[in-house]
Order: sequence, then structure tokens, then C-alpha cells
Amino acid sequence: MNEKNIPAIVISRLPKYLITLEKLHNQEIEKTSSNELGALLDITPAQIRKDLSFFGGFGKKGSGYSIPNLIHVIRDILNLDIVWDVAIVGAGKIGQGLALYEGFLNRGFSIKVLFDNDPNKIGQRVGVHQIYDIRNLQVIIQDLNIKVALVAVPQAHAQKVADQLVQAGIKAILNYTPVYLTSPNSDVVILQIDPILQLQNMTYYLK
Amino acid sequence: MNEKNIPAIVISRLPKYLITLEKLHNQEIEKTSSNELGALLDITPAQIRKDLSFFGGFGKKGSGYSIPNLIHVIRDILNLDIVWDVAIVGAGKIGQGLALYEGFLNRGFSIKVLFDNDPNKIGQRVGVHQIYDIRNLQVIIQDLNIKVALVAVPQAHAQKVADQLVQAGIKAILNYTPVYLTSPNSDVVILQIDPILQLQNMTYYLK
DNA sequence: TTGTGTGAATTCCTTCACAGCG
DNA sequence: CGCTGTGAAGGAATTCACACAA
Repeated sequence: MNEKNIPAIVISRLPKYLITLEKLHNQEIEKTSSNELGALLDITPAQIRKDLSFFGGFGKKGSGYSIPNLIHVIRDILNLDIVWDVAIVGAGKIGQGLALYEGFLNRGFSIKVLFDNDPNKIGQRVGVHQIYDIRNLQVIIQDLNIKVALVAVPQAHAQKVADQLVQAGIKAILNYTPVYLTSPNSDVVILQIDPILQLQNMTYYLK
Repeated sequence: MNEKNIPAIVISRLPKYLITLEKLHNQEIEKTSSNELGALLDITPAQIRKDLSFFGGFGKKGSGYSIPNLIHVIRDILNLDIVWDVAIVGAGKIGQGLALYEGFLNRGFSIKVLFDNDPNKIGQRVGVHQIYDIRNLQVIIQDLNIKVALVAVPQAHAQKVADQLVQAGIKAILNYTPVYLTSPNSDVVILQIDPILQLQNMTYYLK
């Protein structure tokens, strides 16, 4: 299904379609159209149809898309048919905030462990999660076979942590520090969440 | 200088150039080239030169760009010649984490106020910041003439808060909730930071 | 010689417009 | 009819390649 080389920009829109479809689904709506979806997302209907057509024809001519089916299909494309276990590195405010956030599970992710290097934090709980010693990071991640990690440590430690994660077999890193992380391993996906990059982008349009 | 209609994608790269230039600057490096910058950012040199040429010719043929000058120019383009005051709405873990983060100031932003609706939190301090009653949001934001806000409230309240912010004169909102915020006012810039959208994007490339 | 700035070429992405199916 | 799926057209963004200035 996702054999061909799908443009990254197409993939990046699928999660947006998904969250909107799930919202409609929660309202017990069963069908939608590229028109309706486009209006909700501020994306042209043609764009949505073309994006979906990369993967097959999921709609019915004249009547649109079955929402449950389209949710299923998109989750499948994005490999969200399974729940991904997640490790959080750094139990500061951001790390703890992420650990306590309850929105992960029904969108395909389950927080499994939380690491810190502060002896006062190690062993403590954050919600249902225990904080583990970062020195055990590699062993635990390998044992639990975790592939996805969030990095929320002080920026000075970010690259070192990333290296350890990659060595432990992590394949996707979401980086909350303002450091460009690199991996020698080219099959690791790294994305950055730097709020200041976004703010600096917005200020261009002000004034 | 930024009169013409510059593609948004060009603007979105300028903060990345800036953070890299600042990093070089901290290492006391005075000059760089589109080649060097491109290697650091994984962007082609031609792309960088073309982006910068939208705003003028800032390099010297044969020798490249003066880093202090280019930093100055980009900050100027992005309206970062002034420091923007910022309000944070929501003093949960994420809001507090943002409030305590010390990286804002030297990148052009200064956290000025923090709001919450929890009586137990109102009046407390988070670092140097005091938590204010969200009922005073509009008055305080107007009085302080704040234009930039971070929203880190539970998602059920996100749109209501955004409406209040817009009414108080906020022009840029960085939204940490997984809700698509809208503004009747089209001169308000809203960007979303939803970690799950990013994670769902990454899982496509796994397995 | 080096590395910018930029038209031209190319590649990529979006939108159009409509045949065709339900 | 209504709405999808899709070739073809159009538009945007990236890359090429080179004249030119330091």
C-alpha cells in the first residue's frame, strides 16, 4: 500500500485528516466528503482527494467517504494500527507534563518509561509512571523494545541522550530542545519542536 | 525590505538560519558561506542564497557572509529587533515549564505574565513569575500591550481562551493543545504545536 | 580563485476540470 | 445528479550553472 515513494508533504497531512475524522466520528457522523473535510481543515477538496488517491480509492462516487473506514485506512498507512510505546527522557516540567498528558493513548501512543539523572527524582512517580535512572536507559529501552522517544532534557545533554537512544534502538525522536540533533544512523527519524522557531516565524507577520 | 510577497516557506527557514548563525557567533566565528551554513542545516547552498536574495545582497562575492551582519539582518526581517513580551495561559506542567525556560530572552521573547483559573495556583510564583487570575486576562494583556501568547490549557478551554486573547489584542498565538483554533480576526497568526501530529508523521517511516 | 546573486531549467506540488460510477 | 479519482495544466519551489565582483 505504501510501496511507492509518497511525497513527505502528503504524509504530513494525513495526521491532520485523521484528527479531524476522529472528531467527526466522536460526533457520531458516519460519512463525509472532500468538501466538508477541506472546509474544516482549510485545505482544498482536490488536495485531499489527490492525497488519498496515492494510497487507493477509498471513497464512493456520489456519496463521499465512510468515516470509520477512512480512519482505519489512514491509521493503517501511518502504522498506527499498533500502539507505539514511548520513552520520555528528562523529568523536568516539560517531561512531566508530557508524561501526564492523557491524549497520547487514543491517538496511538503509550508512555512507558520516564528517565532522569537527578537522584532526587529517580524512583519518584509522575502519575502512574515511575522515574528511572538515566544510566539504565539503554537496558530498559532495549528490554521493552521501545522505538519512539521524546527528549526533554537541558540542551547541553540533548545530543548525548540522542546518541544513547539511537544506540538503544530508538527509531523516532521528538526533540523538545533547541538543538539540531543528528544521528549517524540514517534510518532514525528526528523531528524538532522548538517553540521559538515558531514564534520567530510568526513575528514576521506582525507589525 | 520585506515589502514584496515573500513565500511563507522562505520565512519559515529564516529562524533556522538565525539559530545556526547565533551558534557560530557564540563560537567567535565571524564569517560563513552558504556552503558551510547549508552543511550545518542540511539545506542546499543555492537555497540559502536564493532565500536571502529575496531581501537583498548581504554577502560578499568570493568571501561569503559576515555573521554578525547576517544575524542583524535576519533579526530585522523577522521583527526581532525588539523583544516581544509574551503571555502564557495555563499554569499546568507545560505552562510552568515554558515559564521557567530561560532560552526565550536572548532569542527575542520575554515571558511577562502567566494565567490560570485554579484558585490554589493564583498568586503563587513560578520562578520569577506570578500566576494571575485568568479572569483578569483581558485587562492585564491590554495594559501591558502584549501581542504574543502561548496557550497551554486543557483542550476543552482552548478556543474560549483564544477568543479572549484575540479580543485583548493578541496577534500571535502558539497553541499547545490539539485543537484547531480559529480567529474571526484574520490578522491573528495561529500556529499549532501538537506532538502527536509529529509522532504520527514519523511512524509512517518506521517498520 | 572563491563564493555570491540570479536568470533559466527542472522538479515538485497544487488546482483544474471532467469522465465515470453509484 | 453528486462526488470521487485522475490526467492535464498551471503554479511554486528548488536546483543548476555561470557571470561577476572581491
